[in-house]
Amino acid sequence: MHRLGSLLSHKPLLNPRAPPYSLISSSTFSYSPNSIEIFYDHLLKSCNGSSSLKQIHSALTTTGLITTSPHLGGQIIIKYAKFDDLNRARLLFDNINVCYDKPTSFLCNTMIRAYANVGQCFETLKLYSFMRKTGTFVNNYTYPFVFKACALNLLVREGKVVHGDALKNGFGSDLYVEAGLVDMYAKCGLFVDCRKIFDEMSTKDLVCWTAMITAYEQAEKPEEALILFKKMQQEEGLLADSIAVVSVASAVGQLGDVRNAHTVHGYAFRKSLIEELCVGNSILTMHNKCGNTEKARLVFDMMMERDAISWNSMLSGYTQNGQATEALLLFDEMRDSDCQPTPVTALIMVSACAYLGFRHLGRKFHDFIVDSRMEIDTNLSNALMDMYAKCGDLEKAVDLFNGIPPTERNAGSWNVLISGYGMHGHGKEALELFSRMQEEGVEPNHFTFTSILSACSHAGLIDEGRKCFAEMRRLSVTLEDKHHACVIDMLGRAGLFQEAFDLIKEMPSPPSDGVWGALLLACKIHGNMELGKTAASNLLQLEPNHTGYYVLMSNIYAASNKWKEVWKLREDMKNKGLKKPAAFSMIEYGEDILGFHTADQENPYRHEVYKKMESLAIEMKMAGYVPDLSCALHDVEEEDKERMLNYHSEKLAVAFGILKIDPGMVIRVTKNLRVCNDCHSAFKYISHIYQRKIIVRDANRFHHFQGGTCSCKDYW
DNA sequence: GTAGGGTTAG
Repeated sequence: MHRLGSLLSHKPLLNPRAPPYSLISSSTFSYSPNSIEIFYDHLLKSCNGSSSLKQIHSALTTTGLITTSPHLGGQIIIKYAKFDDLNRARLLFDNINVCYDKPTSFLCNTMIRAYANVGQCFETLKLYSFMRKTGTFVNNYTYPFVFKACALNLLVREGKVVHGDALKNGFGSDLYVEAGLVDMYAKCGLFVDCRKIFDEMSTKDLVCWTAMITAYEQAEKPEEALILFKKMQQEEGLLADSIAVVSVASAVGQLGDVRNAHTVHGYAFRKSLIEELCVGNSILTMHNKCGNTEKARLVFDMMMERDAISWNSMLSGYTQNGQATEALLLFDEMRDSDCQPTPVTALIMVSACAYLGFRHLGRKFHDFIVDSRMEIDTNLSNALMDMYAKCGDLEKAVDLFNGIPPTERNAGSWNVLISGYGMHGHGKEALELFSRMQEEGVEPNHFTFTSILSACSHAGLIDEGRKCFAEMRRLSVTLEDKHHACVIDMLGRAGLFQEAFDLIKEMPSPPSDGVWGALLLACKIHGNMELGKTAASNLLQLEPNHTGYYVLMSNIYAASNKWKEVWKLREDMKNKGLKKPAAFSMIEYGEDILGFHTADQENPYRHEVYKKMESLAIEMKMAGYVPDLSCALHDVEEEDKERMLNYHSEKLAVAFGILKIDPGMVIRVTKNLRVCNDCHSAFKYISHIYQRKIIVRDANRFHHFQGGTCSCKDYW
């Protein structure tokens, strides 16, 4: 930063090789080509490869035109830049300059543009400084390039100095210069400066409006972006082009606004803008962000051409919307396509494995990344760590963390490891890491606090959790809803209902469904029907179509034998067309994953597994297990309830593990919903009787059963 | 002969 800043102090800089005569005066040069120039100009226009460009360059050098015709010299510089050969472009630029006592504005602008377009801010500013020192006329073409380079590198101090220069030189009200300034200040996060320039502009065109709209969208203020967009249409009568559509689609996606998504899609379709790759990409991303993967897939399938962004966007859409297996299928299609996976693809696929808990597949993706020599940056490392932690291999996650050089670890790296320890029930270790993170000067963010509070809840570290929450208040950390939800979850699971409810009442903004949901879960665990009703009535107002909350409340009623209420809730669900999600458990069997759910007639192992589960129930009872009949949710005889408990999907999966998996091996099960209290207690007995290690993952929490105990403290 | 606004992962 300092080195760049010093470039703007105006030291005299003279070209020692410059001849003492002037061929052309740079600022007054006006162009009128002769026939040879026109010939070469045509040649250059049709040149589309670097080897033919080099031939033209050499011909121009032989004829001497390269130095006498700044037009052709400039065109060659532009072409070299287009072919990413900045070094050659610069060499030519310097060679031409040697012939004059002062460079031309045109050539300098062309060279600055080349640097700015690839974000080489250092060289851009150096050249800008060079122009000023050599007295080369800095014009309305120069400033937008310099602002762009500053914007890309967030060099606000340097940008402000150049802004001052532009004002002094009378370019303060040039449309292009102002648009560049709006964009630069927006990208550097200086909203006040940005908006001031925008508001004071005498004329604004579509580009300026789009720059300002994008500024809001990028700052995650999508509502304001859309307000401005409406204003642009209504007050100025400007019509959105493809770039404006991309920006607006992104804002709509952030809001998850399905109705506006429909409108934007329709507009892009009517104007045929959707045929453009970038517009197609932004529309499909928008639908994915609105949770509508079907519509997104329709756009994806209709696209005339697709790039890595199209594929990555669709893959991440599936992963983010809980359709990770669809992502796995689509990935195979991608490999058969013209578009090959990028590091972003790898990151998405690793996250898909993390979500599904597919350990072996996750490892295969890791091997794939290494074998294809993809660049593994910190974000990809973090995703890999997260995958290993979520697939039950915390040690591997720790290894990866230790492998990242300390200077390259970002807050995300620490967060992933902290949440990894937390989800495996190692609350103390998570807290230690939190201290270490701060000692090493890494600022905790809202994710960190969520992970810590969740770790305390899972490990039953109530005092530590309280302390952490108090510390957050002391430090004036912005308390988000999810932080409250974690604390309510922690207090609720510990049965501290008064404290939990007091906290809800103290909340500055109305509690979200996450907060009431945490309370409702606690009510279910402890059979607190009264508070459960309060929580449920709030929830049904906030999220009237969330199946999970109906199920939790009906569980509470069922546990107290209030069958009338249970049936009433079921009726409500039926009338709304809501279905209880089917419980589903998966077990790792060799390199395969086997699925189990109750009453599965297709499962080839069903007979032996049911039989094993019945004998396991007898063995467990002999060891002291008492079935928790409150977990059986049907209004049937006690004996039937007991039998139904035995058919819970997680019990079937574990029974399969006892039958089929070698005694020395860990039994690894993942359940889509929370493990029920009775299964949790049963697995403790099974781990003791058979001396097996059983690891069960539910809703991103792990339960390690060994020798009759579980690592977690959140089941009572 | 040169210009300003844009999409994917976390």
